[in-house]
Amino acid sequence: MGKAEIPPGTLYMLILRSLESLGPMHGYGIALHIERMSASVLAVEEGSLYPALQRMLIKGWVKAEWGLSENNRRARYYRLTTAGRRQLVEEISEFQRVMEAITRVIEPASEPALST
Amino acid sequence: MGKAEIPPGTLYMLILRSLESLGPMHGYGIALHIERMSASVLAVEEGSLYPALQRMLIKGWVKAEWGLSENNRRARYYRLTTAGRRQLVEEISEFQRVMEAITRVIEPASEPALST
DNA sequence: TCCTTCCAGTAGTCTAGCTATGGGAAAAGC
DNA sequence: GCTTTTCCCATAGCTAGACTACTGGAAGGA
Repeated sequence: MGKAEIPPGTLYMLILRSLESLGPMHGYGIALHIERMSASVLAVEEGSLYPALQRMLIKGWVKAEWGLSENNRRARYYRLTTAGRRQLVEEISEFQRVMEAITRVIEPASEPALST
Repeated sequence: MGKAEIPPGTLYMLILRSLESLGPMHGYGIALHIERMSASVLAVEEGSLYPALQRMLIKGWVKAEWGLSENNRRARYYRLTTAGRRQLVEEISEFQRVMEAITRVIEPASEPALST
């Protein structure tokens, strides 16, 4: 059923938003959260998630710290920075702007196109 | 103002939908239509549009035919095929499915996350 | 004659998500 | 005790597809 793919350009937003909800969390927990909140429509592959987190560290949107998970495992906890929160607000706003624009293009219910 | 970018993965859908509205149309007309319907939020670059149309020809979603534009210029008119219409329905449906999923992740209004 | 508008296309770059792979440690099953 | 599963991290290499920058040409008006 669910192909469960992440549309390019939305992963940062999903991760940032998850961290805002969850507080400091490790990668695995972020992925679980996204999958659960989306009712399994979205599935974040590890090969997408960890590189994205690395880039986000470099961009300064998150900070990382090693710790122990609730399951007593070594885990790297990511925490939103101020820049990360700012980025999240921007991304959501831009996302909604573009989605509304796309909707305006595809929505004008299929007039049968009588032309010709 | 408008960065006017096309989210990767949505261009086919926008083109297919434009052709459904307009009937057979040349590339330039498709681009204008998308820009107008989106109130200039979306701008399709020629370097994105024409390669996409080529790929759509190969996939069999459109057929092309040379003709004369309303401005008396040589133009290549693209027409939806049956497969193209089927594809459009699928793309819109999948798009909405994924957008709803993303909304479920980002929407749960920012509870202040009192945690620490 | 020049400039703008209209129209088509290609080459090469880059972002970023994916597959595939390789760890390793804790808990649970046998 | 041994094995399997679950949890957790990370990288290398591939690929789709949108972008910039460019070439090219004809119509029509200034």
